[in-house]
Amino acid sequence: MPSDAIRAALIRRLRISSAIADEDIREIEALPISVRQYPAETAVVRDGERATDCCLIADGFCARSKTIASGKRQILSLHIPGEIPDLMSLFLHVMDHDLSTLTAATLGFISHETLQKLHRRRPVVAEMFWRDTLIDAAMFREWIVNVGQRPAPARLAHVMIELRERLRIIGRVDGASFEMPLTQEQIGEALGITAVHANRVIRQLREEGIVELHRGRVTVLDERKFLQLADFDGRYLHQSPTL
Amino acid sequence: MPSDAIRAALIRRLRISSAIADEDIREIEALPISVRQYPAETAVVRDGERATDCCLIADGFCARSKTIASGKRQILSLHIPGEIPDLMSLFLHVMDHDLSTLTAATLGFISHETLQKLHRRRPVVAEMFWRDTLIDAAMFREWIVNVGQRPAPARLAHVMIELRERLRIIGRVDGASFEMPLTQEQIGEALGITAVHANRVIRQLREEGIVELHRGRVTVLDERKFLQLADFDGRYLHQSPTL
DNA sequence: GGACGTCCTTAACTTTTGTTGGAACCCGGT
DNA sequence: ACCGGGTTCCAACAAAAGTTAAGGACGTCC
Repeated sequence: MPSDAIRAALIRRLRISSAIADEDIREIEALPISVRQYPAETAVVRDGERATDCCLIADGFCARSKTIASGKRQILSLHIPGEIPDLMSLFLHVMDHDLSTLTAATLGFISHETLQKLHRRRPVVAEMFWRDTLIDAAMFREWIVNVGQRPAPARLAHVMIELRERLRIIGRVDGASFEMPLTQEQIGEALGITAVHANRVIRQLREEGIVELHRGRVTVLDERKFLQLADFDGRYLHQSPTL
Repeated sequence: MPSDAIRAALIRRLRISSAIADEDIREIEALPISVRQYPAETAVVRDGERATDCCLIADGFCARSKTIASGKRQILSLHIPGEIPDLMSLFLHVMDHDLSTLTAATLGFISHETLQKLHRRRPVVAEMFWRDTLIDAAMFREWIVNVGQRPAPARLAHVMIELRERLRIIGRVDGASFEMPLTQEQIGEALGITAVHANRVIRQLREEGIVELHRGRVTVLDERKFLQLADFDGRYLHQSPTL
């Protein structure tokens, strides 16, 4: 994938949540990015490490997670092309969680130094990236609610719909189906349940004719039931720059 | 409480996580703040509202929460004097959650306009506040882990220790005891369990001689057991500006 | 094309947590 | 001093989720 296409995905996403001037877009397009390939299931940055770059996903899926002393892992967020999952490392240099690939991925790295210089030169760009980290935090808030208050089937539906709404922005939803390349183990880690229970819940949603999950692809069978179960209100994604 | 004391609490807290120049401190001290009193259990800003100010806690405890369609409420974070719990509203104008007082509180309001002007004038101050919102997000990540992966007794212990470590910064820990003015209903909402189960867990920790919770005050009975149970690693609080 | 590993699937059983309902306690107001 | 409302506390039962164990599907590598 050419480096230009990567930038385009980023800019498309930023435009959804912030109004950007053409001049600022040119600045972002001029950002030096070094591209690297990663296999599936590989750590990009680890908890405790000191980051010097931010990572822009050009292609593939990533996830952030934390592992506790007992060895249990919690997935905190899923990430798709055009996103910068570790933007927070710009000012929180020591990572407090892991960032890793779910699928094979193409990642672009932008140095903290470059970004900080750009921010000083163009405060509006800084605000746009700041806003991006705030939306990240808003998604964490909703994730807390999901894990803390919703029954397991609703949790799964909610995570699916959030992912779908984000994939939609980058044109990656194909009718009633979209990618969600997680194993049942990982789905459990995202929802705060065990893999066995994740399996039960997936089966239940299939048997009730709501949604089908097969080989990393979600197919919605009954959109109305699906939305109702998920209790989804996308306001927290803050996708409107005018507000 | 005089307006100066409020600023002092804010600056003390910011100093813990960022290095600040004297000149920037003077700028923060010069910020116009309008102070207001709130009774306990009162909404400061509500989900869906458009915020025009940020709220600095001068005195008292606050909490952020979200309520889902079924009526269940999830507490997302607790806040203590010196903090600005809705700093995120600076760039995410429409609230995606509630901010309310737990106890009677004195709150200082700083307009978004004032803050944005200060940021343009002093990019370093902007970065410091940005960092503050990033730490906020880091605390959400840990909260996800808490609710998602730890058994209920560990969840309670973890929330208690997080609160204690933050109270320590502002000199509000008195030996083995500190304030935690939540009802058992609210503790349940914070931990993602019911009030009845919260009561069970509190009783269990008391019977095991680990920690006592009485009338909004926590008293640690066995520090070693307490720490071990909570599985607490404070790195996510990012309290060292040098890193 | 067989062996291996990973993931998915399911069942049986255990533990944790939710639900319901009620009694005791505490505090503020009259 | 007494009342009333909100907590706190508790027990019995129901439901949800965790644990353990084991077979089956599928893809990959020799």
